[in-house]
Amino acid sequence: MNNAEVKDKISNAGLKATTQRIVILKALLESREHPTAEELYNEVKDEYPALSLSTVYNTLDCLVEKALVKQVQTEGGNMRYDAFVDIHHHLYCSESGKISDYYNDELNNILEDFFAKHNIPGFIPEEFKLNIKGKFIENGE
Amino acid sequence: MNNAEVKDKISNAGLKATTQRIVILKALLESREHPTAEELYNEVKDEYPALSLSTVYNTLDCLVEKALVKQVQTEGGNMRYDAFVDIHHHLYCSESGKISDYYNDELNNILEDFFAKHNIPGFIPEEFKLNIKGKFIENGE
DNA sequence: TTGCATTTTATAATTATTTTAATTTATTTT
DNA sequence: AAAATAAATTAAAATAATTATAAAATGCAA
Ligand SMILES: [Mn+2]
Ligand SMILES: [Mn+2]
Ligand SMILES: [Zn+2]
Ligand SMILES: [Zn+2]
Repeated sequence: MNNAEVKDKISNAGLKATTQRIVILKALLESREHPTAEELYNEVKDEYPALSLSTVYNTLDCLVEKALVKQVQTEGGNMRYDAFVDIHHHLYCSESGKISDYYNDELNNILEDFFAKHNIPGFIPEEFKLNIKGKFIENGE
Repeated sequence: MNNAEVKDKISNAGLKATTQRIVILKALLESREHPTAEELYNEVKDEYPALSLSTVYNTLDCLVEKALVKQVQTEGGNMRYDAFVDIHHHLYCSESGKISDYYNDELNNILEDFFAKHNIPGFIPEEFKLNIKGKFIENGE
């Protein structure tokens, strides 16, 4: 995705398309690593050395509010971010802590069907996220 | 669950059964609110005023390590704990932030079956946790 | 019951994040 | 276009959650 497309995404959400916002969202779109604010800051600093870490936090808050970005739940103490807001699930590696994407429409349908049939008293479900904990297989294990 | 039973749980895990550990684990077992360390500290302080917040953190770390307690992922910045370690899922209320339990064996079987059939290249899944985001229905809404 | 490793405690330190207030940048008004 | 206004960014300070430290207390095996 090029700068102009990222700029449009930001504008269409009703946000001022500042250089900082463009460059931060672009970096997040180019990562599939679910980075922290600080990791993104380090990514972007090379290209844009005047950037402040506060701006990364502020920008991510804005982008989350406008649903251009999602927060990713972690077991560690720091927030991670994901620019891929379409429905998908996550693999959590218990050894490395790595968080990877898991896309599967069949699974999404199964979950939708299940909760269409089994309603939860007193609760209206809106979104299902499956956290799959396990281990990445070492090369040659 | 009485003190003696909680004490046994701790001893059987190979931990010294100190008063603090007993009273903290007991409080967590009596809560279905997935409390933070500080919330637990406030719970327990009445009954045991000499308790230190560090001890709550230390104890929870121990209990997690011995798998008597699980950490609960949250979107906010603080860790929550759950003394119910049997397989279950969580309802996250987008309005109140409340986290409730969701038990359903049929769902567990569906998930087990699905991943028995659909293996994930390079990854060995061990545990499935479904996060169900939505809203609790107000009384008379 | 003693000895000793373990645990607890109060305090200090650290880390992640948020707030503040001045400055810069962008947008609107004249 | 220039001035006025509003919004965003910045560096620094503040806060909140958690972890580390080191002395004192406790639990438990011998
Ligand atoms: Mn990178
Ligand atoms: Mn934190
Ligand atoms: Zn993702
Ligand atoms: Zn639970």
